[in-house]
Amino acid sequence: MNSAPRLRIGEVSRRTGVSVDLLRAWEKRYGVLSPGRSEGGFRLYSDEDVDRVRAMQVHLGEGLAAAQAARLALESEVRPAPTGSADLVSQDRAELDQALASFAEVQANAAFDRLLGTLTLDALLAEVLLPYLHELGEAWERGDVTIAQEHFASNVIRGRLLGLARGWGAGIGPYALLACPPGELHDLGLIAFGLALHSRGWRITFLGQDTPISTVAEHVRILQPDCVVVSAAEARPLTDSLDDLRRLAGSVPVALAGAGATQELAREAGATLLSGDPIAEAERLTGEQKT
Amino acid sequence: MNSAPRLRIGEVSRRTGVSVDLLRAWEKRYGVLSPGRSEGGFRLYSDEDVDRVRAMQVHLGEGLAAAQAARLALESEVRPAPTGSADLVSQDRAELDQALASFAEVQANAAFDRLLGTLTLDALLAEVLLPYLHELGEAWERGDVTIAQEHFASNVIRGRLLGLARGWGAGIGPYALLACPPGELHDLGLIAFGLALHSRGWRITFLGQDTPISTVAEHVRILQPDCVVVSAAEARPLTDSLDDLRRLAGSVPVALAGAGATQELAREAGATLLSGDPIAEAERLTGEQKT
Amino acid sequence: MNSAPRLRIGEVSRRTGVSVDLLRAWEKRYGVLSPGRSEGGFRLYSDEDVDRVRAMQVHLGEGLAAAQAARLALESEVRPAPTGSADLVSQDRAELDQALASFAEVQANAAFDRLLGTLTLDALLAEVLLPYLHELGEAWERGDVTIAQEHFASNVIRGRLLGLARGWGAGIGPYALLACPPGELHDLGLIAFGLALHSRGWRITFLGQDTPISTVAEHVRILQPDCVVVSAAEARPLTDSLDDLRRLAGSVPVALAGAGATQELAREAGATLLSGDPIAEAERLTGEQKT
DNA sequence: ATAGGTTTTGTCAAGCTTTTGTACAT
DNA sequence: ATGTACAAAAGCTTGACAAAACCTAT
Repeated sequence: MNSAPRLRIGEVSRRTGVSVDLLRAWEKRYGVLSPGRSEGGFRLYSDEDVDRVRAMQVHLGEGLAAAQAARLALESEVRPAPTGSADLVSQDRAELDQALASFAEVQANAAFDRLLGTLTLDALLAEVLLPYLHELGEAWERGDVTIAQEHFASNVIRGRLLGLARGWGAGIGPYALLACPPGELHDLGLIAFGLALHSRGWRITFLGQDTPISTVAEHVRILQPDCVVVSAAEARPLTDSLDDLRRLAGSVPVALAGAGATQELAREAGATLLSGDPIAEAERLTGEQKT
Repeated sequence: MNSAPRLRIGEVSRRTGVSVDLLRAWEKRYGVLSPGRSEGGFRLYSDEDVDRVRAMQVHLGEGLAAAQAARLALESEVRPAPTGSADLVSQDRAELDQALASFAEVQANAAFDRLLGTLTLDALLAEVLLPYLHELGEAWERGDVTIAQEHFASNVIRGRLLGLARGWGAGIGPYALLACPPGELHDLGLIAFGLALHSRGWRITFLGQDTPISTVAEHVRILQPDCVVVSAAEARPLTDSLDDLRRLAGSVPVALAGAGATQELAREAGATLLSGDPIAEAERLTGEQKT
Repeated sequence: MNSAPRLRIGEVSRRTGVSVDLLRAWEKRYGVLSPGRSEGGFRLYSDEDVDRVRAMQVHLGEGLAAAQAARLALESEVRPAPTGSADLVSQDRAELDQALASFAEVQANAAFDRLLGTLTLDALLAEVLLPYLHELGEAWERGDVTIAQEHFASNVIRGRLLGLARGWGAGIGPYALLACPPGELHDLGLIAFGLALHSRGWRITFLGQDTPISTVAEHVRILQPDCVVVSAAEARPLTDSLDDLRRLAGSVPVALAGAGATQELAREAGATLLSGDPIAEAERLTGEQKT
């Protein structure tokens, strides 16, 4: 799997943004890099070296000192498969698909079990469940999936996600209140988002589907969340609750999420927009909260 | 059960509103408090001490003199566990109530765990959860409970029930298909019913909330259930689906359940009525199936 | 399970908002933190240290003085934050291991609960408990584990399994009688097998350790089971009961299970052999029964 | 309630070392 | 490319200090 060494130091520097001098210093001090040599003695780096430099940068970004970042970059190389062996995962994923489509609860749960034993929570959400849900929605629109199939799949997944969620109200990090507005029944994405937040230290209170925003406001004063996240798969439920959202945003930071949330809606409501990928947004929110 | 002494006098004063000086005076004069000491000699109070101070305040509020109030506060401690072991279950049940009403997910789950450890599944459903859900509905109608509280409680319970339900599709007993009609969001009772059935050997497929009856019919031919159970908390969703139900009842035995199902509706739809208690009905259905 | 020490004091300060000086003071005065050191003597903190600082902050927020907050932070030893580096299951599994080895019943039960919420019963048995028991046996033979540890772990697990087993005698499926022969004390595997059967619709009666086969025969006459399973971890108890087993096999299908059961023994006793994995065998038996 | 003394705890300072990115001479 | 140098940033230890919180006794 090793790519041949072929990049000269200048190119590595250009690709990573790390100065030439610094690359040499890292090599000497921490042994992060072990480039080959050209006939004339020039360093020749492989793609793995570039990856390792990138890993260093990630860890430095997390606030680690160079020595520690280097050790992590080197160690992580030993077990470089955090995503799991792609093949087995996609096999399990396919089986999950198949089982859910044919009302085979036992097989679906077995596939889920295997995935749990292979993947981290983030990977499970980002690489399996969220894509699956997304595709399920599309298949439903195309009419490739009946409502019964969609409902069955949702309930199996809801059960598993809520199982993982047990205890997400505990912790010492910031505190988020999660709800779907009235008329909105798609709560799975929001649960996934809650899980991603919790694994980053947040405490979660989940109100779920079809929750009037006014009732959220009632409790905000006492519960004192650091953030309220409102999610909807379509714009309609959000626009219907716009006034309430605006009022709520006056007393607590509000974030809008889900396919129904747009930049414009967020602006009108005085809220933040959580676009796209729940995992990335969970990461971002956590970063903001730290400061 | 004694909590370690850890509160300094200032904090006790802050928590009870009794001045620092007065706390020391009560200790000296009546011995209401017997704090430990830090190395340097600071008083360290336990939570029980705080309770005793609060008791003093109550008695003072009743008009008693300090000396008498103190005696009462001390005595009441002698029998601090009036509930004793009298009824651990109802104690846990009360704690579940209380935790769910105050968004305390962790405590709620802990109480649930204790109940699970004490009761059989049938008993848990029949004696704790179903009464709780019933009462929750009434409290909601009376306005004693906000929508947010109701949603929070529902989602915690839904998570636990779906957790218990995991694997209910497996087995060799009769096979039931469970769904709520369009417009119906109360699925908890139906899940409980599914659990009661499964513990009697049934295989369950659960379609959940808001399921068009026509989509159920689509799958009946292939899945071949021995019975389809349709549940609603009010009559409306059932009457709205009456035609579909009648059609469905032509190809498979259908049972109507939930507070919305009446004898008359069942007759019109050509279905059986599952009145009252899910546990009893699960038992009855199972008996019928056996013969 | 400890994450490697890698954060320098400044980063810890940034992450928690506690000043550098104060962190050092807390370490010196209360021993809340015990960072490693870099070669040059810099403190290097682990994620657990950060958690402990956060716990201090929580307790300080509750109004405790620093010394007391520190003691609590040390005692309660917050559950290690989900690291995100390992997959979900092995994280909880490691915690279970660790807790059982150190007589920490509360943590062990918490880990068990989390696993129950995460996995299917089948997966819990097949991927966590049975491997654990197997390894425990080996560690015991190697002398890596004391008898006390082994007993403690067994009893905690037995308690939980029997908790899950509650009500496994009810239902309408086939009926199995489970027992260990005289001299055999390892009943955990058999309980696990019973659970796997029950989740597939079987009714179970469990006679447990050290049951004379003649007693089993008596029960067979009354209870009329579809199958009797006899399990032993070594061959001896089975050979000792060979005659009785043969007689029993005359009146009811008998299956031998556990590490002590061999093909030959089964043949001599006129019984079936259940080799290997309880889950797979439960599945097989169920399949046979269906037909 | 006041007075006079003690403990606790967060912060600061001085003087010295380690770490690390960059620079420069060979 | 190598090796050495350097300076800013970040740490370390010891010791001290002052405000806040407590103590006892009157």
